[in-house]
Amino acid sequence: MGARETRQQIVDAADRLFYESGFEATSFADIAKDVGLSRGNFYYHFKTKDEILDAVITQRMANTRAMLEAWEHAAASPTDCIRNFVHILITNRAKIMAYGCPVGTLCNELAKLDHLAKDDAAGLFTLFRDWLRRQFIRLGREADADALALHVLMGSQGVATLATAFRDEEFIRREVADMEAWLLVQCPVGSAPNVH
Amino acid sequence: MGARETRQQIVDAADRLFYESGFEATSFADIAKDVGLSRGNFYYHFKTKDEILDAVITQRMANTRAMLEAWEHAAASPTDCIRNFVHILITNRAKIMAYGCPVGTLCNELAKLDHLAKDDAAGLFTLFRDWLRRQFIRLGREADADALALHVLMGSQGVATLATAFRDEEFIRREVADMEAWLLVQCPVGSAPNVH
DNA sequence: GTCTATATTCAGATAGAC
DNA sequence: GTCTATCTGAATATAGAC
Repeated sequence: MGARETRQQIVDAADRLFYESGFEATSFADIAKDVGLSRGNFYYHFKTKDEILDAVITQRMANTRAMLEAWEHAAASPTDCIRNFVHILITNRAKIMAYGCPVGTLCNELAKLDHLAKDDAAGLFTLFRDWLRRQFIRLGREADADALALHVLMGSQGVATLATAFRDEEFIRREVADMEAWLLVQCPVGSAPNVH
Repeated sequence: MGARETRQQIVDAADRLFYESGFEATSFADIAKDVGLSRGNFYYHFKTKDEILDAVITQRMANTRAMLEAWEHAAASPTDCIRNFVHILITNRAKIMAYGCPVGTLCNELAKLDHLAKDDAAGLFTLFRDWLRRQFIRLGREADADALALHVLMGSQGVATLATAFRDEEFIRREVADMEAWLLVQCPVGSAPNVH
């Protein structure tokens, strides 16, 4: 197998394991075993655990960017865009109830480790934040678009954390419905740009 | 020093270190060093790391219960009680921006580890949930008191996670103000039956 | 009840054969 | 590019002296 493919497999396995077990709790051996690689060979591809983390974050950044762009091109309106975002909570409910939000839990763990990459991980949030802000601007909310974006992000994080703790699917659905109702109040369909 | 006091010091140190560095990342040596104890002596008090975790959670449960009771007795109204809860975000902003919410981050970590104590940790959330629900019932919102309680908890968790990622104090203050405004809309002063 | 010394396991990391 | 063998250090954990 080529180095390119092996490297990719390592990053995919690390991405999954970091999410499901956490960064600290995942060992080189765990990743190597998952890929079917010897520990020795592992070091041909990555010298340190932090290098793998960087690769995982870089890949998540690229994937997230692509997903957000696709949403923006597919959705009929900015409101639909934001709705799509909020709906990840329902689509991914099983994983969220088991492991939490991939971004929020990584940021929290790296913050506690005071890890060099903690701000890189927070960059994933920034992608969502900027994208959401853009949607609110398109809805005519230039004045507080960033605050609204952070508010939506905040909701997603709160839901994810409590969903993990209580493993309550009904709670997720209720809060998502609540956010959708909130969204319509913020930016009523057909109304003129709604400056606050 | 008596065994009682030494044990207490161990639990206090573990509590702090689990919060600031995470459960996995904290070693016996870290705790022993913090207390000024040899690693060998450590095992006289606790046989396993999980035993320390249990002790930490038990202590947090007791402390939380005491704090909530004190709030309930000191506050003039249920609304003030809930406001007190929301205000922890501002009071503890420095620690939250550095390490997140002590409860949320512990639950998230234990969920990823699929740790036996993960439901015990979630019990800390249940304490807040039940207490908040009681306040909403006192405000005459029997029908949806639990949903309202979870909604307030959700806000606190969302704010904590984003505050850690972005280390933005203004964001915390803005969202706390938002929650206080929401609270007044939910239970207007003087309009709701105020059963003490 | 606290210490030192030590066993054991496993993590991250390297060297060198194939 | 992948392997085996190995090193180093740190972690959990135990034994036994004081």
